[in-house]
Amino acid sequence: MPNRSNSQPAPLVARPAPLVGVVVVIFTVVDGELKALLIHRSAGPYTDMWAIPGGLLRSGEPLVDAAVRKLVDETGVQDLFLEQLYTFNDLDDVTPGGAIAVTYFALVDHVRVRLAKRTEWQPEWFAMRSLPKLAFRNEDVLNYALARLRNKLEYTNVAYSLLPGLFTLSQLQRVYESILGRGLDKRNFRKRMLSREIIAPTKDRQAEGAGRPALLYQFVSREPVEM
Amino acid sequence: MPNRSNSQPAPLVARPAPLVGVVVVIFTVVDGELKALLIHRSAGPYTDMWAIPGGLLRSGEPLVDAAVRKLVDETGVQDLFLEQLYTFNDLDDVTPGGAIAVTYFALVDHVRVRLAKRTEWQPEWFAMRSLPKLAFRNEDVLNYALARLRNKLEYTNVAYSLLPGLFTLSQLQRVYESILGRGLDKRNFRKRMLSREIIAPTKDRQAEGAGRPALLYQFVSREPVEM
DNA sequence: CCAAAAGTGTTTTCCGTACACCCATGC
DNA sequence: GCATGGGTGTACGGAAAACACTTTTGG
Repeated sequence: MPNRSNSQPAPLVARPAPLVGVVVVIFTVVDGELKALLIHRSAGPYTDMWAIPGGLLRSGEPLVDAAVRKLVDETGVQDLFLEQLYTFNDLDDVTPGGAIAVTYFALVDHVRVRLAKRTEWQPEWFAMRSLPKLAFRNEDVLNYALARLRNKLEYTNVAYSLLPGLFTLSQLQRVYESILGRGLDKRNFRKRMLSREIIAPTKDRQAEGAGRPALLYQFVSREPVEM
Repeated sequence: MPNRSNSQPAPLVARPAPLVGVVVVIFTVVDGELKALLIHRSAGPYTDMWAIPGGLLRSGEPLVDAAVRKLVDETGVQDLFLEQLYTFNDLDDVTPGGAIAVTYFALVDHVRVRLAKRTEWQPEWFAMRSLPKLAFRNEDVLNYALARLRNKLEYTNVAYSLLPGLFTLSQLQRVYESILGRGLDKRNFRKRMLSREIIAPTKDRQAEGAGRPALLYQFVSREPVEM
């Protein structure tokens, strides 16, 4: 067994290099439902099942660029939250030589999204609580992304990328509840959000339909911040 | 701009595929010092600096196998804690076409380690508090690994892989202190460890040198477990 | 005046932290 | 008997959780 594994200057051996895919789990919240964007497989293995959008890394392209490109391709949205998740080796359908897939997850405000209807793979939003048949081990990836998202909700301001610039506390709470999958106490929720100082009240109010008009809030920062 | 990014059956385009490297940060604790294993660069860019051990992914080889292989190559140890960290695209020295590096981190009990002295790149343990000049962005990787390790210490039993099967609470505490970089209160530490039920007392005692002999403990599980 | 959603405080519980002294052994 | 390391309990403070009623608007 040749011991050729090192990080010394790497000889460019003529050996089929593994392909690298980049896959992006795109989440949004619509009407109190957490949804993920999936594309329809019209061919190959797992025909007629659904899969997380992704593609091959271009030569020389930084990983995050490929992920952003994918996100923009599918949703037309950019500048929103995007973070690397995990790297798998059995996620893509490029079998020869093995392929590895670097997964990312993104959060988008659905009102800003224009799904690329024109494309051949018919992207569609699916509620996380009722997913269709998924190709490969994509279900694991979605669940992993969900777990990570739930975690980040607790100690970061990532929710900013699921909401418009101004929003009510109830809207924010609904976002949290849809992601966490459980109800939250209104008073405790407000206390926590305000004491963490990730949001601040504005002077505007919003009346939507019945009921007392709600104060509008904004995120203190619209960049990812811890705490 | 050709829209060729998808996860449909991937056409095997003739395009230089990026190389994939696997890099493993190997930590141990010796005499109350957290140390990382580094190798010496005898050539290439960053000559005479030090780097995290790593190598190219072999064709068709699962990522984790490559990481385990690297770990065994360097330390002779296996079956210990190993976890994926992050995937970078600017860590290796394979520039043409860009290379990506999947990083892992491992924890080993130094008494079980036999460093591969024979090899050309002279692996050596370096205390995290006094690192040598490092190649590439390896310092970032080490710090990232350290942050992750500190985190995992709090809510998992990973420390099991830094200690022998039986150990005293003081030994365990020294391990925690070296990783966290600060002293801990003895009583609070014991309370926490026992209430989390990750360790259990045995009936044996150990007398080493002076002082009252200490009760020996063992980890309830020697697999990675949360909480 | 009624339905609908917004807004608001107090109490309890749990966990992390701070802190000082006695115990068993070897020499 | 003394030096060395092992072992133990209590009190405080802050954060999360439980919990119900009043306010403002539209119809």
